[in-house]
Amino acid sequence: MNASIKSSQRTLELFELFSLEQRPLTIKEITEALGMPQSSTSVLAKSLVSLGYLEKNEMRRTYYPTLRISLLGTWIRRQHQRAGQLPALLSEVARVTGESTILAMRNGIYSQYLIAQKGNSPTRAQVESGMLYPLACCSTGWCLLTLESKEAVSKIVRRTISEAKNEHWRKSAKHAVEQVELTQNRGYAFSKGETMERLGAISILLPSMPGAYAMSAGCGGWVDRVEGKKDLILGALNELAHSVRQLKDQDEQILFS
Amino acid sequence: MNASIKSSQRTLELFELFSLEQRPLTIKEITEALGMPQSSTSVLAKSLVSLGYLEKNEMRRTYYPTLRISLLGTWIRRQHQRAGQLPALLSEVARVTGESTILAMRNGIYSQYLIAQKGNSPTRAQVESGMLYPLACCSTGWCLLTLESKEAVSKIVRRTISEAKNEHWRKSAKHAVEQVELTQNRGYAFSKGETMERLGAISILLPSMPGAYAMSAGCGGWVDRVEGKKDLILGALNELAHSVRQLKDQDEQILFS
DNA sequence: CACAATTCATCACATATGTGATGGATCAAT
DNA sequence: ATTGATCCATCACATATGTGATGAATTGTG
Repeated sequence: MNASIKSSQRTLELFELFSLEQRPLTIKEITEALGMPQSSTSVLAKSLVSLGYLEKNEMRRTYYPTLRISLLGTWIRRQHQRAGQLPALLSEVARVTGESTILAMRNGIYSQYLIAQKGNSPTRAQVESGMLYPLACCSTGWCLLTLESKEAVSKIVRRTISEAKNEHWRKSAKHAVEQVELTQNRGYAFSKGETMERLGAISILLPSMPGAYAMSAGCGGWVDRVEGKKDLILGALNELAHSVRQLKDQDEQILFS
Repeated sequence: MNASIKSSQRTLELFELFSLEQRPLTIKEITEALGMPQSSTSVLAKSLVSLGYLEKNEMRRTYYPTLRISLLGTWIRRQHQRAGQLPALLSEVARVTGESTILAMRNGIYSQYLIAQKGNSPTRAQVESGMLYPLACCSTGWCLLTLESKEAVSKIVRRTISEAKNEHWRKSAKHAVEQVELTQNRGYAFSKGETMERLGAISILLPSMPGAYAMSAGCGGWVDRVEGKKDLILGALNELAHSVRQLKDQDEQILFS
């Protein structure tokens, strides 16, 4: 997509990896997990040690983040919402439904996964935090697009058609406007193969605070299985939305008390 | 010597700046705060937006971190809480003294709380991790300032006086230089109302490894109560420092064995 | 204790990024 | 609306960083 600064990206990817593994890692492990050359990993890790963000255990040759990184993002939870609880709530949806569950936000013309919890049922769906699918081509995206004007949606659809990486998305995007309208009317989105063939997902928009960016939650896997579980999934997602709403209300009370 | 990767460093500095300001920032504000060229800031911010770590408000031309950054470091405190030694050691100080105990590091002209353990005794003090008080206006800050040159301290004091959010801190900052000297001489800092009225705290500098960032530990509550417990608190803090020193030594022994 | 297999730090050239200059976009004031 | 002042995105060359190859350090094995 857009040009991004490689070492900046890798720095963040490295800390995301640690947040995934939550244990000391060797250069080799980082190298393999992030798919970058070993020499680059060595240099990056060394730099982060000298900046005080990573600690090196010379004996075991492992690296581990220092407490310092906790300052980067801890505050935002209190500010925005209780992000620490969201993963647990998503896991609950994944557990109840058996399907992969994600939290997504808009990024440009894409829907980007913030948190992903894999379900028990097998899929080939790519669900990892940071992944991007066009807003126009996935159920989480349609939810987010209900917040936009018709003109804005059209514009996004047009950009998607001209920029999409594959023919499948280009084709899906052509039906996006009606999908967004449908989502608007019935309160949830249901994709059936538009994102990836044979995969489907149901999504809803999550309540968001004024000024904060919108997020949607989705749940899905093989489309036929999802169709059979429709009511179960919708129920779980609505419960999630309800819990999030409660968290927001708590935050607002705290804010003004 | 300290070869560090520039864009990696800047990325982290940028998020630390947000953790300091905790509000949307413009390119210009970031440029000035971090002392980097405006064109570089633009490119970095754009890259971080495309990576999903920053959100741009096109209307106001401001940037703000997304929830995604909270995923980078939120887990590590929970981890330390369970397995790490520092939180346990701090809890011990809080238990023995009955007062709130914190671990702090420098962030800009502020002392920021890495870990906070509440004491049993009641206070109105705000002690939560991520919170900020001016270096010049709190005992943890005075400890950290003993590491700086007189010129650097004066500069920080001047900035604090001009930027402080309230009159109380502006007033406190005027006595910061002598407090830092006092701290230097007697080996501990003792604030008596400078941070918040009627509250006081005793702090000491923790031993740090070469290259690692400096941290100080503080313990306090209502100032008259703290004055009464001065020896108890100092004893507990010194024991903490001793334990930390031992941890470090262990690491170094491992290093050279 | 020697040998083989891993793992990692370092170097030097290929590539990516930083940045001064520029002008377009937006804002504030009349 | 018009002007002048800010603010910021972009470009092209200067600088910083990435990376394959290498061998040193460490670990595993008998």
